[in-house]
Amino acid sequence: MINVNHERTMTVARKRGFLWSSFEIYSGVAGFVDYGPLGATLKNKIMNRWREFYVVREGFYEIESPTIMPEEALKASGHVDHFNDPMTQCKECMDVYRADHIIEDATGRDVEGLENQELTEIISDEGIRCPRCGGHLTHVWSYNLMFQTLIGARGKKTGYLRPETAQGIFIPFKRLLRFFRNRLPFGVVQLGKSYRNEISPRQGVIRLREFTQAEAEIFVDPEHKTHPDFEEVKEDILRLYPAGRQMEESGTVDMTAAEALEAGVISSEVLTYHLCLAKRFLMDIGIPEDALRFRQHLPSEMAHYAIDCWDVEAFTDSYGWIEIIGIADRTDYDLRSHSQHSGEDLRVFIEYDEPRRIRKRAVKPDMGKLGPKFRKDAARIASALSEVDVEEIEKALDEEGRFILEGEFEILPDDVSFEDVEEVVTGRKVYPHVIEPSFGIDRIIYTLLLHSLVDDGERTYFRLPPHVAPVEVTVLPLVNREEMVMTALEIERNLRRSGFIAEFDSSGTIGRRYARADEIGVPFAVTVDHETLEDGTVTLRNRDDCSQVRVKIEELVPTLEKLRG
RNA sequence: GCGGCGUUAGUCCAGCCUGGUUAAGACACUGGCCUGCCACGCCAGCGACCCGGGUUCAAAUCCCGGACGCCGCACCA
Repeated sequence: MINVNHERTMTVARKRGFLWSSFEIYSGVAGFVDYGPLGATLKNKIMNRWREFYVVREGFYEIESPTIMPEEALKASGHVDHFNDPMTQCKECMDVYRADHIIEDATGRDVEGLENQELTEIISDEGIRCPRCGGHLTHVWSYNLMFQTLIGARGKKTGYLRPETAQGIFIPFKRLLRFFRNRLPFGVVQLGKSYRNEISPRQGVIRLREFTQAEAEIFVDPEHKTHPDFEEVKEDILRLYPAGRQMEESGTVDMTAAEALEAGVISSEVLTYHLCLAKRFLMDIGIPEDALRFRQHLPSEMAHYAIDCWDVEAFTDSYGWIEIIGIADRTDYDLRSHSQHSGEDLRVFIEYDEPRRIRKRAVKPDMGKLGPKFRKDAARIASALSEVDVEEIEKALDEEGRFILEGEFEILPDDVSFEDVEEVVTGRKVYPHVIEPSFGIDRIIYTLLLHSLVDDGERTYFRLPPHVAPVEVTVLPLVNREEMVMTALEIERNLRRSGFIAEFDSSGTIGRRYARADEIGVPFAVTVDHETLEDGTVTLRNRDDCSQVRVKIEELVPTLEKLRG
């Protein structure tokens, strides 16, 4: 369908300084890449463009947290459990299995939390064999997708390189909430490196062990999953591949954002809005619309925390459709979990439009009685009583003459009294839900390069939009004559002073120099020719159609600024 | 992780089977020349045998191990 060429793209990218595999002189390590001079520039421009969309346009704020995280934090997020699986492999057919699953299937035993050694022993004691071919199984090893390290000089504390940037936002949630003056919705973003120790990363820049993410965590009221600017995007066309259509293999469907929301294909307005925004971003940096589709996660593949999740997928010739962005409704999973593990209340107080009066019956402990009776436990008992259902206490005292708290403390009718109180409730405390657009920057750059490469037999060049092209303008003397060279050098210098990434090139024929600049996607070429020396005009050449216009040297900067956008 | 195939200048590659020359070529790049507007004018130059071990008088070449790459299987909450 779409004409792209992975081999050609990567060859040019490597040759011209965009991207290559790391540590080459030490024979390389799979899953790591270097961004060369042009690649790093391109990446920075794309990340800055992303900030334009999410920080400037949406009003989110960017934070920066450590890439090394303590074990507790990742236990709370579920990563320690989910990224650390006991594995075993059949020695005959080479199938790999989760050791705990295979034991549970064979014996019905719950082996959660057992050590690898113990699991290995169970496999041999119970004579468990490969479910497919009956072959012997290897010893159990841990398959840990997170890079582990030790924190501190004595190395007592286990740490991990973060597997996603998102957790760095959830953890300081209370401070962030305060920064946003306790009001929902608000969004926080983080751009940076994350790490996953993939077993066999074989797809180059598609599956890296160290990769760059740009993530936004948008905290919303679970009862108001809307977006104030939805009107603006409601006519955007989305190429959707919902779970239902995947299961019946019926292909994608194009719908407007409003239609998709109306039909319930996408679960909420705010999620729909962010699908649109992601698409707008990708098109802004130069990825063609027809290279993209939105694929909904199947219920079976949805992460444990999400209720709806859409991947933005890009078409590639050698890897098929690849995920470049995940946009998920993570619900309140993360904040709830961090609350439980840390003991911090990470809920948000949401005021009602009108205060509500609630009549209810309350238990009132008589501390004059409870104090002498329970001594140092008294205070705790008093507060524990208020947690218990009032009716339950009243009923027990009525019918049995006593109430046993926590199976231990005997409360008698005289110890407490009951009263009807009217409470004014001005709001409720809730865990916000989290909408998370998560961008894989490396894959986006790969997709952009792949789809930008034009190789028409005549010329080879990256058709990058002017505002993301790493080199923005090249300045060339038509011939190597002193006056032309001097003029060209001066123009290059002035362009740099005016904020353009400009290059000067006098080596080889003019055609070769155009080709050289085209290949790395330089959108504009300024040529100093004979006429320049007479009337102070230069030619300004457009990369995509090779057309040229004459421009006065003084007008170069404003002209290029307009063209760059 | 398993199996198959592979790895030679910046890039694409010849040579390996059958061990022995100064490791060939093209493109790119650099310098010089050339009054030339779209890579294809001339001259010169730079630049490589993935790493480690073994066999041998001698290893790019044969053997073993490793790394990396491609393909298949597995894995990828």
